[in-house]
Amino acid sequence: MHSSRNVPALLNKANLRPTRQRLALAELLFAKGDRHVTAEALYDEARAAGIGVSLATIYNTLHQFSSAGLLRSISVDTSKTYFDTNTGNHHHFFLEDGDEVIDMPQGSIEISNLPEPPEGMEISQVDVIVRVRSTRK
Amino acid sequence: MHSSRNVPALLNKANLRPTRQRLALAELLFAKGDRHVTAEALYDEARAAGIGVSLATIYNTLHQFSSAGLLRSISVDTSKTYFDTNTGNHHHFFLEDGDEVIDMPQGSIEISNLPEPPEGMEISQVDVIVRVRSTRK
DNA sequence: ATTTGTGCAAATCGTTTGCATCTGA
DNA sequence: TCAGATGCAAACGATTTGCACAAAT
Repeated sequence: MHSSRNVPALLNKANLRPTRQRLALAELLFAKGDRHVTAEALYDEARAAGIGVSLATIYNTLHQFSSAGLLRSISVDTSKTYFDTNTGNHHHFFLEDGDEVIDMPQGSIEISNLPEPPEGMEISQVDVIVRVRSTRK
Repeated sequence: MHSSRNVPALLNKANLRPTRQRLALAELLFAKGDRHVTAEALYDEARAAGIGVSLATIYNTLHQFSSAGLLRSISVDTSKTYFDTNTGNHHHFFLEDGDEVIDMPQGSIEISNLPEPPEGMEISQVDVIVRVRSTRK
């Protein structure tokens, strides 16, 4: 998807100054394949990696990256927002037990017979969330 | 769906004492067809109807009704939880502009090619949310 | 009499905001 | 230089919780 090299180019394209924080966060986010992070989790990870960054900046950055199309935000749970580094067209499993979000392989779901949106409305996105839980109760 | 008469029977079946508040709230919720309410909205409605009830009780009641299968909760938006009086198998439109949730007619969406859930997991629910916005920007 | 529900206010928790200070172009 | 970014702490808003009091069985 987004290669971890040319992070500066990504930021440029998004009209975001390549600041120390943004560079480091983009590196963290896009280096290791597809991920689903919360603000708090990214914050902890950044601090653990020795990146000096505040939580407010984490939030700013996640939102800026989302607006720029580098991330996609997911609401599975009212309690926190997840940010997905995979911006392609795909859907999710949500593990109710551990509050974990997992990508479904792209193309694995087929939706048909989608009704027309209400008058004067257009579809901006279709989200499918398959909630799963452990078989043993 | 749930008829507005025999509300006491509903509560009985759910093992919930038919208190003044629960009776009144059930009446409000199930009297006028399918609805999607937030706690705050139901609270305002109840007070407007002269029902003495606290916000804490609204939350308790909504959760108890959900556990009992009388309501279904929907997370479209990280900011608030919606409770749907239609507990049947159906999906939703979410109007991004007004933060409104609308039922899609049951059977109007067909999902096929659903992947197997991860090892040791079973599907508890499939949620489809079609986000729509006004055509004119 | 005992159990269950209710109301209030305080506490939580993720997220946002205001504002003074820094930093990259 | 100076618009844009960051950090801190305070503010927020939805939801939860603790606990004393009230109501249902």
